Amino acid sequence: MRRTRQVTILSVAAAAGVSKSTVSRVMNDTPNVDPQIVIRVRDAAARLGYRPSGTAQNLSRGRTGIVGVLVPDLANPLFATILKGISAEAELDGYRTLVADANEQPDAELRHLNELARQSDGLILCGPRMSMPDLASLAELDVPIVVVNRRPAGNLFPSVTVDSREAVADLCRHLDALGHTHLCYLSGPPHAAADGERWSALKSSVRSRTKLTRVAAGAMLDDGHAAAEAALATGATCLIGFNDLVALGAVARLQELGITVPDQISVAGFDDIVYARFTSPGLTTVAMPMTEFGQEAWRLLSPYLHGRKTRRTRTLSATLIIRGSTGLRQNSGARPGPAA
Amino acid sequence: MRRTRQVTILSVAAAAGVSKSTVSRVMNDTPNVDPQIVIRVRDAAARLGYRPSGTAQNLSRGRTGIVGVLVPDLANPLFATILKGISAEAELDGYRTLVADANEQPDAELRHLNELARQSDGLILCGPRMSMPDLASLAELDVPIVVVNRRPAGNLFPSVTVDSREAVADLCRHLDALGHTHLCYLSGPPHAAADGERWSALKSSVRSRTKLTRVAAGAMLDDGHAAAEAALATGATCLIGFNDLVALGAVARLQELGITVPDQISVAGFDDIVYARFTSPGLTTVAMPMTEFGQEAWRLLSPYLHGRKTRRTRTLSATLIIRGSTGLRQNSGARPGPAA
DNA sequence: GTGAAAGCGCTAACAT
DNA sequence: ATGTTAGCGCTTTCAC
Repeated sequence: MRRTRQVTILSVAAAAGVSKSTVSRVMNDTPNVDPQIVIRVRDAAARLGYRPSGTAQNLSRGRTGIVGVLVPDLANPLFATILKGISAEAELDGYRTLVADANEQPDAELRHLNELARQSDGLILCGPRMSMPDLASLAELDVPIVVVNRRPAGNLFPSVTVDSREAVADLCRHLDALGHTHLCYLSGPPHAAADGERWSALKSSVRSRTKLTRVAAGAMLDDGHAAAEAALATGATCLIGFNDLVALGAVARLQELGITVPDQISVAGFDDIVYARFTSPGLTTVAMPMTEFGQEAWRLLSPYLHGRKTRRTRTLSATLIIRGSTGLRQNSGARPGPAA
Repeated sequence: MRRTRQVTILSVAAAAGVSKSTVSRVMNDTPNVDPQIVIRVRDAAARLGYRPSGTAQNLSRGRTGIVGVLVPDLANPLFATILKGISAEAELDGYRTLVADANEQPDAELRHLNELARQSDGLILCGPRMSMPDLASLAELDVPIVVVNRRPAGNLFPSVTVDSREAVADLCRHLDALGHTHLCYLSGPPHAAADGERWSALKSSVRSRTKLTRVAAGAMLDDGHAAAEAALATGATCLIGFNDLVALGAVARLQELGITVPDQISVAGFDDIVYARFTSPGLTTVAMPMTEFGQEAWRLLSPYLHGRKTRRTRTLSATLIIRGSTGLRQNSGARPGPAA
């Protein structure tokens, strides 16, 4: 039933000639313990190689010091970075992160969260793809929950979201100034809330003379790569990816087709993942405040964990970053040319 | 001391008119329980919204179902991907991953591991940067440990490593055939075991007529970006990054300087992160079997968790992937030209 | 097939 | 300042 005989607090107590409580006090740096005894206990503990059982502490203390984090895809640098931010911030407060990667499968999320909830003091959901009813059902878990990057969740749980509208408007102005009057949006996973937001931000920002179409893509490099040709076929002079991965995937495909960016066609994305800056041309993108996401998420969750009420929403803002992938509209539409 | 009154197994037992034991049996799908009772219990549990306390189960069962994973940097897609692999594989066995990001600080690792160990059944260290003595000291934690991507650890703990020598030899042959006789290695973090391995693999693979120099870089995009000029100054006709991030960072810097890759200078990397394929030119690289890393790590750890002995080492092999970033050596050395 | 009772290893009143 | 005692919420023998 149990594994190898452990060094329990009791053995240390015996070895040091004191009671369990005293050992516990020493191990937890409780003040008002005889310095002599502290030494004796520390000594015994070290000699025996005593390491308190986290599990037992958890049960006794009624908390685990663990926060569960759900992400749609760890391989997406956006989420890896947000996770990194959360983990860094949580660590400062002595918490650790238990991660679950839903693999972009909305159905898997609920299952994961149920599991996570049983081991953690609180939950942070990053860009959850699950349905609103499912999301709402999480209230029953009776655990502090914070949602990152899914706006409509704001009414249900404290959440940190981003307002991209201003930045998208900037993007549209930028493209308009470059002469682009036909934009094609490479849309994201249907269940990603960000997809709807970005699309409607675009719709409400484009000039009336500008044509805006959309082509289904996804959330990953391959999705953009695969969707590029269809997007090209719309005759658009600028492609806008659901996120940077999609945009970069599209750029790669365009280059394979011998179409140069931005000379023959412009491309823009969302997120500003680190690669956006380092590819060539650099990717024009609507930057998400990734590090802040993690920080703010923790700031929202942290008081909540200690039973205190917390503000329900924190809205960050996105910013347009102009790089080389968007340029003057060429006269004719882009057409495959000789390989680059 | 405790938080909101919980629905315990006792309340369910009362509501269903049975004993705790029976409820426990039902919740754990133990056979030999009266179907009638199963229903009654399930009902009561659902009605009360009973969710067994993971912590209590952990203590009672003597296991947590958690495996601690240490990575040097979550923002590095190599580690994010390895983590994803581990997490996927572990999940199949009902385990979850508790992550710790050491932020490329070797000193932080030990502290993290001590913490992780108290909450988990086993530990997986990804490319640990800590010193060998520190690594050795982990044996005292008395917890199953598997090390990924740090060769010399093979004697201490079961580990999954990669043998890059063959692939590096391929790379050297490839570069030699292209006429490169002066290579410059942009080295990684001093404490990364992979750095030493890659450097010595290069040293032992280059033709005698080939000059091999090294310039300090690091593990991230910025490091490569920053080191590019120094590397250029060595007069090398091919830059080899410690990893793909460094290589891509260097490419970005070169392009800023108006130097085209591979026309004026070639660049290669290690890992084959997903961006290596999608940048232009595609990056020639020594590909690590990333997904396999995670799988094999789990395969090594899993039996270990159940008390069974496990084989000590699994060596995967790297493979050379040739893409557009390496080309024929140009006549003169690369020099900054007009911006691309 | 079901219940009673003894833990799992620790913390935290409470008493001294 | 230290020891005693009663849990934390579950699992698991061991009787019935």
